[in-house]
Amino acid sequence: MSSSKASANEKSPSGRPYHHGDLRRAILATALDVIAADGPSGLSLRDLARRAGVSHAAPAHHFKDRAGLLTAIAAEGFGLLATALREAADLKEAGVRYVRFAREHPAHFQVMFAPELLRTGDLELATARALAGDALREAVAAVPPRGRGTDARLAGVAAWSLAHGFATLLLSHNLDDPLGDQDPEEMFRTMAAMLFRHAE
Amino acid sequence: MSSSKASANEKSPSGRPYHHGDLRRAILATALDVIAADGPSGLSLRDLARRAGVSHAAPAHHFKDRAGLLTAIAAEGFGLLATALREAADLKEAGVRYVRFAREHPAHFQVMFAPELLRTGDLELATARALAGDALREAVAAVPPRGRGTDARLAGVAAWSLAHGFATLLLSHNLDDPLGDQDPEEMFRTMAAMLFRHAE
DNA sequence: CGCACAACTTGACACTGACAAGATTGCACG
DNA sequence: CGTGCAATCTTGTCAGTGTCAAGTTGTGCG
Repeated sequence: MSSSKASANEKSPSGRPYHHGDLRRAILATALDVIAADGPSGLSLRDLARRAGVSHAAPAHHFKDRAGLLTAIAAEGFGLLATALREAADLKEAGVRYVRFAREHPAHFQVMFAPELLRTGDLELATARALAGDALREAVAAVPPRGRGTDARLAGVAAWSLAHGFATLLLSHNLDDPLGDQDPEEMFRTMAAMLFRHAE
Repeated sequence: MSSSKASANEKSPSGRPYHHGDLRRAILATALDVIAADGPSGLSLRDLARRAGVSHAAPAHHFKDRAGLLTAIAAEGFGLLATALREAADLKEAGVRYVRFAREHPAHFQVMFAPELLRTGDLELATARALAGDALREAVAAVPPRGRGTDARLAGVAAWSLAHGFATLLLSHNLDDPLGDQDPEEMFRTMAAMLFRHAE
């Protein structure tokens, strides 16, 4: 019965490598679902293994640790965020994309900013994070410096704080009431227009 | 020595700590230290029991669950935040106090906004949260409505997002570089002044 | 063809949260 | 002045978890 299991595993009946195909991707995908639903604390390597139909220690082979898995997710997230930010025309649009990223990839977003769950020294993570940081700074630098005395660093932190706070409160369901049925991105756009009026 | 400690415990004449003196408070205090150091995921009821010198199941008697303990912390946090916000003169000052609260009570702050770790239905939590919400809305309402078309709800969400994002990024060590040795509260004040210039 | 290596399994250990059932202790109340 | 009583804490246990070590199994590559 165990031999039939391999073929019973849907999708590609023939070409699929025997062991599992690509466990790494399967585990990552399931992990994202679980985190989006129950947060990082609801994640269990053994549960992921169970859902993938492999033995309990299989995940550890791809990601060493629980921290390793989360680090991989965070790195992937920073990569996705970097490309999303790069496509933005101006700073306000970058903010909108930041918020959109958080909504479309809530699991990535949560993990990216939970350093105590990550291997902060990880190289892949560090480079991905640096990439996203560059994209952010680039977006900030694009806005022409208004009145002297304003410093790009300050404006950058302000813009980041606004977008990050909005996204975080959104994900933790703290804006459900004030939003009503309004579109979050639209609301953020209005907010940004209000606050950065003279900065654009 | 231990007998005097029991009497030193204020408040209600009836329900009160007996054996340990004040286990509930001791556990809460230690829990805050642990969370501030390692995040909520680093928290273990058994470890808390060990540090308090009691048996492994003792904490469960005061806080039913792990979620119960965290819920108590969150409720306490919302209470502290509410009083901190009430003391603020204007909206900008409320923001500064929000940031200060996050820095002075990092454990509370983290737990307050991690709903998946909490018993969200808890009554004590709900009332404390409502209290803090009122304080926030009050601070927002205090700023005179400028140009027509601006809506207090929007300004409130904007102010909250800015303060919350700044505080969150601060605690997750994402502003270490841009800050340098600058005082976070001072930087926030500058940011708020810049963004809310015409709103004050 | 065969062999080394990556992918996975099996087994074990220490740790955790949760529950149940008992022991201790000081307070209320007769 | 007891004596019941309930709050507090202990002991014991169970299922679940992360992690390590050692085996097994296919697969691709020389």
